[in-house]
Amino acid sequence: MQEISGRRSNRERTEETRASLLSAARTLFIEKGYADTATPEIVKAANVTRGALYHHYRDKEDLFRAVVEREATAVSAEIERRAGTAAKPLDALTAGSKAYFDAMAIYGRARLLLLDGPAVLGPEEIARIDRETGGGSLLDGLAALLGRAPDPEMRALADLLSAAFDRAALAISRGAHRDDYESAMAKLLKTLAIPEAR
Amino acid sequence: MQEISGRRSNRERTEETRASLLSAARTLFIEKGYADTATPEIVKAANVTRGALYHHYRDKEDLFRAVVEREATAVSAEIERRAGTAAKPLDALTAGSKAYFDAMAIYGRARLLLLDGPAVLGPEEIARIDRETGGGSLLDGLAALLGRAPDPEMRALADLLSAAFDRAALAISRGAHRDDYESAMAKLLKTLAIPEAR
DNA sequence: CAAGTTACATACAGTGTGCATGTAAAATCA
DNA sequence: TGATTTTACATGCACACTGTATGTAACTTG
Repeated sequence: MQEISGRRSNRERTEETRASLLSAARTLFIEKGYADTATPEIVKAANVTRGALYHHYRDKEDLFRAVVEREATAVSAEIERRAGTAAKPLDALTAGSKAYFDAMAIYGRARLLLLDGPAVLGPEEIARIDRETGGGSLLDGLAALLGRAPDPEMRALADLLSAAFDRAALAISRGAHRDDYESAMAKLLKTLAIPEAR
Repeated sequence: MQEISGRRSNRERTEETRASLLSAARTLFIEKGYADTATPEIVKAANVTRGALYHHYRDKEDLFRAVVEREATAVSAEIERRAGTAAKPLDALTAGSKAYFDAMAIYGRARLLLLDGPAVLGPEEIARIDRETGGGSLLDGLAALLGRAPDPEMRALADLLSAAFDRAALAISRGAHRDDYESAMAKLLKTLAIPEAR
């Protein structure tokens, strides 16, 4: 028997409170940035109290991390979904690229994942999140494209390409022409497939 | 207290105070990051008062911007100095790369310019600083390498390469092997010079 | 249904930022 | 050179925010 407003299990209460906090925090972090968003503002928008926030999250940064992790998960899920099926390496990379750009076109993600995220949580924390949410797919694609197993230099190359992807997504989110960046990125990937590029 | 020199002109006073603040702020911003560095801490290390700080800088962010601008100027000066003389395009790019990595190896610069800078000041402010301190040299080098005038896509490509450079510098500053990243970066540039990479 | 645990709510202490106001030294001017 | 204005600070304050301590009601468990 489900009561409309009367009884809620602890799990339901927790889930609803957290969802409300995550949603409100996400919006505000996107609109005003991490530093300029105050916890009283977040809880007001979420219709909860600060006590609830600090019950569910260690501190403001912990809440921010939860927001970032959700976004990162969504992005890599979209990539996995659309790049996993391609047969040829370059096709997989191309599909993955498009999926990444589409996913990063969601309003606010670029700021969360590429701007505030690294500064607030640190690069290795962001790297950890990337890794745990399905990162490494770019390295796999690159290894397939180059036809050899990953070595340290290939890992570095994948990291550099990842940075290029990020910059492209950030630029696009700030109003740059997506086509310019997407084709530049595609060109970068294509040249790597050329054997002479040893 | 500060009786090293009896009479000082206003210009001397200003220069010394600002230099002291910039130096102390630089150290602390590097060690603890922008957010975790308090202005009382800065002025204590600089042997001045908060009044002096707010007299010379609009706010904490303005002081941070001054620190970042100094570092950016130093980096681009080093690049200009070492890449400006090379004759062949690829040599210029190679020399510029090495100069950039050397300059960014100075402790703290990666954090200031690549981590806190973009988050605190915003990407377009960082881009503006880059531009005014001699940015565009990468685009010039790329145009020379490709043997044609810059168009929107080439600008995008230069931006992507710049992002890759930044990521490499950041990774190196966090302990990654410089050789791996430097050679990966060199490979990226070299493949672009291949005509087939049209 | 009693005891324990969870999910909050409220109050408070500590700290930091920016500004307002005061003061002494330097620059300008009659 | 003395008077006046401007500069370069110094000091104190008001407001805001963060994290924590403590209290309470709702849920869960034996």
